[in-house]
Amino acid sequence: MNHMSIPRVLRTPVPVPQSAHCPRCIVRDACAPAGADASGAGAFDVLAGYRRRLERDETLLRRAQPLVALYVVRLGHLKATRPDRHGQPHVTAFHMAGDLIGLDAICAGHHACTVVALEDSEVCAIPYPEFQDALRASSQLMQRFHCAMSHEIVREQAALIQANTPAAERLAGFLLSLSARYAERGLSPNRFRLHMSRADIGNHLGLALESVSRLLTRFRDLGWIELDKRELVLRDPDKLEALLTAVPA
Amino acid sequence: MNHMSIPRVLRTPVPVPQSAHCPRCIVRDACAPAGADASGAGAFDVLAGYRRRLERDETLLRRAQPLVALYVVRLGHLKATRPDRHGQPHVTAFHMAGDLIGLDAICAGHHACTVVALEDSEVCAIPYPEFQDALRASSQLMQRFHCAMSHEIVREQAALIQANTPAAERLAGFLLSLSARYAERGLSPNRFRLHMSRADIGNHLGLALESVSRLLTRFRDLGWIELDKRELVLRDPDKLEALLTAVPA
DNA sequence: CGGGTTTTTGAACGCACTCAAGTGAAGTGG
DNA sequence: CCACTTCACTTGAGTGCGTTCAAAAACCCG
Repeated sequence: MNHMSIPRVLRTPVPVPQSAHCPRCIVRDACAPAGADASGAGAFDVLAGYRRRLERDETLLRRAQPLVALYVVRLGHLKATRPDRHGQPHVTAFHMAGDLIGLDAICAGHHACTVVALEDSEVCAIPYPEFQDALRASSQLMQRFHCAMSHEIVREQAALIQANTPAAERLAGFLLSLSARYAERGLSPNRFRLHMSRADIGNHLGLALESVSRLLTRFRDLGWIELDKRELVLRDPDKLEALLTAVPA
Repeated sequence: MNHMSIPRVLRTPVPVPQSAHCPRCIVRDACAPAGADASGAGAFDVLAGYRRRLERDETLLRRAQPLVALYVVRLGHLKATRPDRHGQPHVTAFHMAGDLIGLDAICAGHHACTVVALEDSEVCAIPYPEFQDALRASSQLMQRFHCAMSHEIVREQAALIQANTPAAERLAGFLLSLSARYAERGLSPNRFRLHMSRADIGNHLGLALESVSRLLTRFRDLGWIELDKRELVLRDPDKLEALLTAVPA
């Protein structure tokens, strides 16, 4: 295999301190510090030994760039966008700690999305050729990888199904999915920050930003949420949930 | 690995004659007859040696069924549906020859979608445990598989982006995507049959079936298409394409 | 031919959009 | 430190697109 295409910066391992989110990471025990207890480690002991810090608004990768590495978010939040038929960017996903970025690039060999940091963030880079080697070496890693891709497919199916529901359901679903993702990470499911703008939320959900604003206000007036700028408290998640499953008259 | 969970019927290889669409199949040279020229073949020489015929409206697999095998469509057309939050089925995909079915089941170990034949059809079953063995044995197959999953992700992203465009653009995009898929298979891109009902199209695109009907009539009146029942002729695909990329005033 | 399904066509409504104005907070420079 | 700018968000009013409701027409299959 040819590793020559990997930028030099990626090929210089740096110490990667354990993170609270490493247990969710797909390469968790193929990563140097995480598997450090096993002295010798495996063939891929420094698989994720490459970090990258990003400032707010900094671009992790641009659409059409060749696939060099997959990324796992260590810290912070990012958004992925893809241009629509008119060239206007559409927010395809919001990424948080533990998320795997770059799966859409495997197919064509170059990235379909542009990924930008919503706040100061940090990612682990997993050089793709070495990742492929590691997949061959470890059935467990391969299974986890296939699971991750499959999960992404299922998640996007669900998003597609939600895409044509009433605006209130869509927004409630979005808030609850964020809540669930924070819960998975051991964070509070009922109190978190919306790191993205109303415009980003609207764009992602296919709503005008004014609609997002109006709906958040409505949820607040109903006592279902508390909202101060971007700080959110889910005061009555069940009401939001009920909105999704309520019979349509 | 445990093959005991595979129904006996799947474990009985039957001759699978070559099909025009085999070259698109992900397991093409891991399949018995396709690789038959190499006498001995590999460790997975009968990987896809299991067929299943389906009559119109027959169910290939149901949601929540455990993942036993992936399927490749040999012949015919199928639709995949998934219930929305209210239990109403939503058409997530239409499948045709060469398509791989079941990727959404890998994650949870059971299928997320119910798949039904739209006409008399035939699929090859690929027992999943043996498929995993084959992936380990062949880097080429593994790469093709990852490409297929990635492609699915990219395709669903594109569908999500289209989900909030005007109805006419959505329908035009749908017709053109069918056209492109037939072209990939060496069939006419300008003349094909809509194997699904208007209701299925509408459900898939998030439109009322009346809207689909009205738009098809409009396209016909504009001279962009010919339509007789479900037989479609794209008379002016460029006009449909222009609809997608036209600047919004 | 007759019953049921699929498709077409018409009319009126309602949701979410656009347009527009205004508020508020954060950042910048004198 | 305070005017000024800028950006994000909120709120209001009116409109248009795709919906629902309704009915008729066309088609399929026995």
